[in-house]
Amino acid sequence: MDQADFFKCLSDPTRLDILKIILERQNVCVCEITEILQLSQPKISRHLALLRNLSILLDERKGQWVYYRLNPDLPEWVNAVLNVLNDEVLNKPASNLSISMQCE
Amino acid sequence: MDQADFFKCLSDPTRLDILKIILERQNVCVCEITEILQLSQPKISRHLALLRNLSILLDERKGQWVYYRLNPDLPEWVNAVLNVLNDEVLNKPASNLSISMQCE
DNA sequence: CATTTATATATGGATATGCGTATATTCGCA
DNA sequence: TGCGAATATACGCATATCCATATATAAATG
Repeated sequence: MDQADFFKCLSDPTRLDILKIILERQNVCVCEITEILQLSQPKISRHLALLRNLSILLDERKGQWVYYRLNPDLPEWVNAVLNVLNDEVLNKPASNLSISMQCE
Repeated sequence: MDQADFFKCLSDPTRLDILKIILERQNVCVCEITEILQLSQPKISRHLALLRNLSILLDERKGQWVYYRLNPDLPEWVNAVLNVLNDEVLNKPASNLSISMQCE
C-alpha cells in the first residue's frame, strides 16, 4: 500500500469518523454509519468505496445490508497508524461516536 | 492540531520524503533537502511552508541558511504517527534518503 | 552598495477532490 | 413480477491542490 495514498484516505473528516466507528464496533452496516454521522447516504457510500478500493475496508453483503469491517491483512505500519486513531477514540468517551444505534 | 489537516500533510510523497529526512537527521537545511530529493527549490520550499504552518516543523535561520526540525511539542498522537514513518525509514536502509550530503 | 547565494512567495493553469442531486442496482417480499 | 428499502454510481459544479515559472527577500561578501 502506498503511504501517500493511505494518508490521503485519512485526510478527510468524514473518512476519519467512519474509520473510528469501524475501529470501535468492528463490523458495521452502511445505514448505521449514515445514522450515527447524520450524513447523506451517497456521501457515506462514496467514502466507503474509497476505503474499500484501497483495501483498508472489506465489505460483505448480508441480505439487504452491506457490512464493512477492517481488512485483517493490512501492513504493520498501517495497523500502527490505525491504532493511533483507535486510541484517540478510546480517550474521548463523550463523542457522538458512542451513540448506540442498530439497523433493522 | 486537526487530525484531517495533519494527515493531509502526510498525503503527498514529497512531504513524506521531507519528513523522513528530518526524522532521520533531526536538523536539516533547505539546500540539503533539495539536493537529496533532487527537486526544485520552490517546490521544496512550498512543502516546507505547509509543514511549518501546521507547526509540524520549526525553522531557524543561521546566516544564509534556514534549518528545519521537528517541533518538539507535538501532541502524543502526532508523535505516534511520525514514529511509524521513522520505523519505515529505519527498516528500509538502501533508499536514496541515506545518501550523505552537506551544505556549504 | 552591487552581486551572489539561499530561501520564500506570487501567479496562472492543469488536475484532483468533495458534494448534492439524480439514477441505477440489489435484495426481500407480497 | 412488481415494489420498497438499502446501497452504489454517474454527472456537473465549486473548490482545492500541485506544479513550473517568475519574482521577491535576506544575508554574506567584495
